Amino acid sequence: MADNSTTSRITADLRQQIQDGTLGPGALLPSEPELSRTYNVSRQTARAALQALEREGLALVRPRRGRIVRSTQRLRWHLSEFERPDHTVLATSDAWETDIENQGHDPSGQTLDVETITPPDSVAARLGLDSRTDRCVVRRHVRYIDGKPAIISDDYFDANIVRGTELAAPEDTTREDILKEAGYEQVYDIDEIITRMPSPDEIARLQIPAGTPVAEHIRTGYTADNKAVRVMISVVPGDTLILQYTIPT
Amino acid sequence: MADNSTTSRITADLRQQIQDGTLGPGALLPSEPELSRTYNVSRQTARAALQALEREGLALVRPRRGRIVRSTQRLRWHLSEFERPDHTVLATSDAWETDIENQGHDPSGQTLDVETITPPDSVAARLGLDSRTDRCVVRRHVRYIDGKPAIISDDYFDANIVRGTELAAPEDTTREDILKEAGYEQVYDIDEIITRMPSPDEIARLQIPAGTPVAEHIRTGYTADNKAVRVMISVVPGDTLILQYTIPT
DNA sequence: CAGTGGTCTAGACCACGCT
DNA sequence: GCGTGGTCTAGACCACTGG
Repeated sequence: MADNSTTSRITADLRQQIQDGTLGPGALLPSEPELSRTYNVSRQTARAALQALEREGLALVRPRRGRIVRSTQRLRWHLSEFERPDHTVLATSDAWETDIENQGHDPSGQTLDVETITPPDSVAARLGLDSRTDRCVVRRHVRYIDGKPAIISDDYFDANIVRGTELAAPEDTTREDILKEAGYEQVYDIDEIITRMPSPDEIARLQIPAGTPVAEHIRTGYTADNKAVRVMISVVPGDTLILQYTIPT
Repeated sequence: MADNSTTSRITADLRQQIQDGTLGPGALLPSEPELSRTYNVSRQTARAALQALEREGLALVRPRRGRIVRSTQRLRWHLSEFERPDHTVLATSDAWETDIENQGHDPSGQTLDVETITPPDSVAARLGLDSRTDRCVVRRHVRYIDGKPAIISDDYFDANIVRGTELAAPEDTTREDILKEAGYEQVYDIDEIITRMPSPDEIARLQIPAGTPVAEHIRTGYTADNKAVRVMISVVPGDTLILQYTIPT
């Protein structure tokens, strides 16, 4: 367990200073040349020590300016609420905008892009489609917090079900009962949460700093006779959001 | 967005081969010297390209043997179930052992360690304790899958409530209603899921490979009058488990 | 014993932000 | 223009695994 490499000892020293508050959030870490002087090592070694902190999610690089200690503040995304015994009714699921506003931040700027495509395997499997012959409608959202892209959220439906409804049109809609009107009332969801590192594409789209994992949140909506009618796949950067569920015991 | 460094191009080539199946799970990647020859770069550059794949979670290093393509299989941890309309009753929450067994794996080997301590800030805040004057009982579990440590799970209770009960004793217990008998019946939970990189300590305890983020799952149990009586903090490696919730819409 | 990854050095050149 | 991080080279020695 004990790693006695020079790099690890430097990293441990800096980690200690971050955790005991000597270096608070936003504080500038020693530069690569400075570290290499104080520890009498090559610049590559100093650099490796600093990059280890980035990979741990403790530091952030500001190119050509230095590295700073990362903040640990996160907002909450409420994915399931119910009426508590004291009659405090909380926001219903999926209320992204009010959720962010209630926490004092700006959720405006959501983008929407609607397409009819061949379903990816992960979607075909959940919706019970054939990825060779069937088609699905995907509504791609990018949601923002304070003007910066915060989460990717893609909504998939069987093309045969939503054809001709508002869901197949490239306009935003706030109506919740479109699927119900089409004869597919959704009564429960299964949520799957996968923790992984982002792909290069996701890093670019979400402007994710190094050392930031993501949660892939897959919500599949079912009707009373257990037919899956909706799959929503979200990619949530781990450094900005906490997923929250309120559930009866 | 386009990164034209030599390292990135090599990484992209290998990533492509992994994603299109040329290099399947378990396949051996080119060694550092081999890559440096085929691309005519220094060994450090080849090494950087391979380490980038590790950080993306696509590759795994077997020291002194080479790097292999990582498998993407994960088991499920069912954190919330309810009776579906078709009367399929699924396992109740927290049934870790049956959950793993039902997926064809071995959950045996759980360890338990009980202590009375000063609560960490995160626990004190949720239980409404004072981290200077109050005490809490912590039941620390390490749970295993197929003989390997799979998750850390620490259960915290107000020491004043559980004093004298089985929960304060260092024995395993399967009884669910101990808190209820003490006058604190739990009726709902709030689950928080934080996605982050593991600490060096967690890496050691869970034997986590590089490029593996974790989910920190915090379940706080409340009574009907909204008093928090239990906090369970779990650290879940992202490469082995999917968190799953079944919830009414 | 050949090959692997683990670590480290001592240079080099570049692009860009800041004052 | 100085200092920063970004990238790359060409060596070196080590510990350990495998056939």
